[in-house]
Amino acid sequence: MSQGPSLKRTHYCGELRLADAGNTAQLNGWVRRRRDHGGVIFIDLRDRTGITQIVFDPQIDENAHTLADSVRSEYVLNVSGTVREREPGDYLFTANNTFQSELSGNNGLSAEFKTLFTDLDTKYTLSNNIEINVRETDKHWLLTDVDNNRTYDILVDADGLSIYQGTVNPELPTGEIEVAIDTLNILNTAKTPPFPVEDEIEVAEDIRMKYRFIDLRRPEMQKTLEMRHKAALAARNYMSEQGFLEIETPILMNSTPEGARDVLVPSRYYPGKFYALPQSPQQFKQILMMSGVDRYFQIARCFRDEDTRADRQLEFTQIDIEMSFAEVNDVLEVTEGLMKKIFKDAGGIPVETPFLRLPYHESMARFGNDKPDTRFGMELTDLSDVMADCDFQVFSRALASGGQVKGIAVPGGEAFSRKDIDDLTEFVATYRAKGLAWVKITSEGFSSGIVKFFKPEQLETAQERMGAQPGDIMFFVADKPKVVADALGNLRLHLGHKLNLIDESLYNFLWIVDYPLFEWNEEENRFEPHHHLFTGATQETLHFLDTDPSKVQSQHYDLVCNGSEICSGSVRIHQWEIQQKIFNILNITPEDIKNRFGYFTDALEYGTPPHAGIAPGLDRIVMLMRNEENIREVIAFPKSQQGLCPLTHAPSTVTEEQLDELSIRVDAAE
RNA sequence: GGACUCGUGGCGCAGUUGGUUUAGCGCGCCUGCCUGUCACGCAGGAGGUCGCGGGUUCAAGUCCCGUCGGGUCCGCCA
Repeated sequence: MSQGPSLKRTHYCGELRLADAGNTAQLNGWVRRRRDHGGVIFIDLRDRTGITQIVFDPQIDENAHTLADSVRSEYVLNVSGTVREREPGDYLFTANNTFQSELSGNNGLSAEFKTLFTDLDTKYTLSNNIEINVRETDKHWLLTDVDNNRTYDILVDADGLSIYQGTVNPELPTGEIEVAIDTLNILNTAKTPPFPVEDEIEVAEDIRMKYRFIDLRRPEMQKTLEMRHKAALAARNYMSEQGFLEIETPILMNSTPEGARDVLVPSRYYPGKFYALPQSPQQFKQILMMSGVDRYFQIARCFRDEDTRADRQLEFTQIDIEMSFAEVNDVLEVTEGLMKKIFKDAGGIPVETPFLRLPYHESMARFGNDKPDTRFGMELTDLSDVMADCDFQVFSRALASGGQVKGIAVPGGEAFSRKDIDDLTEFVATYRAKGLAWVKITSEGFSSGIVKFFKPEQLETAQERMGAQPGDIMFFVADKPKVVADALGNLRLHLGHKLNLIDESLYNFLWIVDYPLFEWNEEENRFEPHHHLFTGATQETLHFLDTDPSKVQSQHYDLVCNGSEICSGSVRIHQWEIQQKIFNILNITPEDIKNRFGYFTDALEYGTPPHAGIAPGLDRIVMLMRNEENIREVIAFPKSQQGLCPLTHAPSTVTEEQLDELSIRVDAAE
């Protein structure tokens, strides 16, 4: 057996403190940076927990110092030595010891004393954020200028107070100590990394992804990984405490044509047949309820083969939950507790429960979508009634053909230039709005090219309803309700960000409830489920299934936080007769049912308990807690927008033999 | 399926309406010096067929077409 160095460390790099001074320590880590002063070499040694400054001095160990000369960034080191307090640095000046009382008192430093620093050199001008620590009573103080990241050692001697430049680094939790190294083992060398391993780097994402193993060494990324772990752990503990069992469901399952595209896996035994990866464990979790499990959860990977977005990946993770003998309130209560637990344990973020509940229609009316960001105002205001008889044809025509006129008032928008407004018009055009009407409210009154088309009362009423003030601008969109909602809802968000109206420290949770069960598909002239096929209706609106399906209200609920949908769920249908009615309305034939959901509908007839569930999205929860705009930041190894893995280059071609075994012939276009 | 946008040494960028430059700058890297730095400092140095292919032109990093890759969005995502 080879006699290599012992890799057993005594501490992690983020752990040592002043109290450890005098002890020996052994550390493992990566070289973050080397500062060679000829005689003495400093290295910042980094691991998952933080950074420790290690010192190589020929007077401590000549061999170690010589060896340290060859060390470069990201080399892997094993070192041991003595932990020591960082000593005072260069002498700066001596002050009268009448100032000594200021150092021990609680009243801070006098202007007179502070001036001594500035007089010496303006670079030593102290900020107002000063901390004083007693190192030795009546003898030695450490003065930290927090804002300027500078420290000073103050010692009492015969002449008075001698002020020395401090060598403590106030930016590091380990900054009061360093480890004087007597033994250095270079465990591995490293090529110069393509980008430095530190936070706040400006590197293109594809470079980071290609070298993800280096990217993940960065403290911010380590923090995200840890937070994600803690969130999953908190979820497991909480769900278990609440009596839920974690049960795995198959990854290889049946394809269901409803919903998103499936990710397919060919079967070798059955040529021409495919497994599908789960879009969610929906059917299995309901079957578990039928199986008497009563309460189930799973941290489940889900796959949806649809185009990605900043907050969507091909594969993502849900905390999948289902419970028997449960109604809406039971699920919401459990979920509120879960959110409270995750945000507290993983993010240190206090969350107040219960959450506000907002009916779907109200959310659409006020915010233009069903995932409102309620951290700021600028809500949508309906002006259809006011504008019905105006002379502005864009409005009157839209209204005459069953459309709407709605508006938002933008604080301070009077300052918008022609160009600003053109840009915003272009912005709403993305959402099919044909134009963006505007009226500025100046101190002289309304100002816009279209003012002449309105009776003064009409604009006054608009202003009053929107709560617009002089100095604001009112934007209007007239179109079909969906276009108006999309355009103004997104304009509201866009301006909210652009004008810094959003308090980033807030976490505004709210439930969206009272969804319609069906949505009418104009193009295909048929109903579609708003949520999914197995969503139950409310008792009060159940009878509309027979008369007017558009009026049926579902028992579906979404949890929204800061404009992001983080959970979605519903009370399920547990009675075959009602499920059958839903299938009828959706024009799914008995053969279809038998082929696609036969096993499921069979099970429904063997004593299915009432049940309900929900699925919080883990990725988005971590995004919220980490304040990340991009889902790739919270996934260790994400895929690119085109679905490629930048590290492994999946998906890849396979051999002819593999294809033959699967009876697959590839017909690659072009 | 579509729109927009980016691609220039290892990284981040500049490079005007095509021509005065031998394609610049900062960081990093390499060598030497330096015993208190922590974005160490000082001196010197290396490193680029401008994503790829084709075209226009006397002349292309710059214009045109195509293509590949990254990103944002629309459609899509029950």
